[in-house]
Amino acid sequence: MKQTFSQRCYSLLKQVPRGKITTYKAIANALHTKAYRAVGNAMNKNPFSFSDGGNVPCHRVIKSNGEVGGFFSGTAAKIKMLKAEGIPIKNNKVVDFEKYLYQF
DNA sequence: CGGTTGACCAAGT
DNA sequence: GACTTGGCCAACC
Repeated sequence: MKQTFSQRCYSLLKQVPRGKITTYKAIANALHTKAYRAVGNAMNKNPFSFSDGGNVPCHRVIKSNGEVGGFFSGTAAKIKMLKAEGIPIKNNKVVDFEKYLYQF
């Protein structure tokens, strides 16, 4: 079945285990494209969520500069969840996010 | 099919 | 270090 670019993003996201994170850029790179924005755009209109049966951890996606980025329920909620997964965050930025990055 | 949008990125000011 | 500009690409109207 052919999927849209967005669907592919979700599939990759599902591969990210708990306690790990990824960046918009990393996803785009994994898809061999430079559509960083399209990835974020896909999440923004995401038909799924981590609460859905798809278990898409949208909250584990952050920006390339280590900043948390946005979230449909607010950045604060996103940070809260990441912390709950064991990822330290400081001033809206992930501490040593590189070592929490999931390599596809 | 052209124009707008966006949970972005990198470089310049 | 904070703000602006240009660029990039898919989805939506």
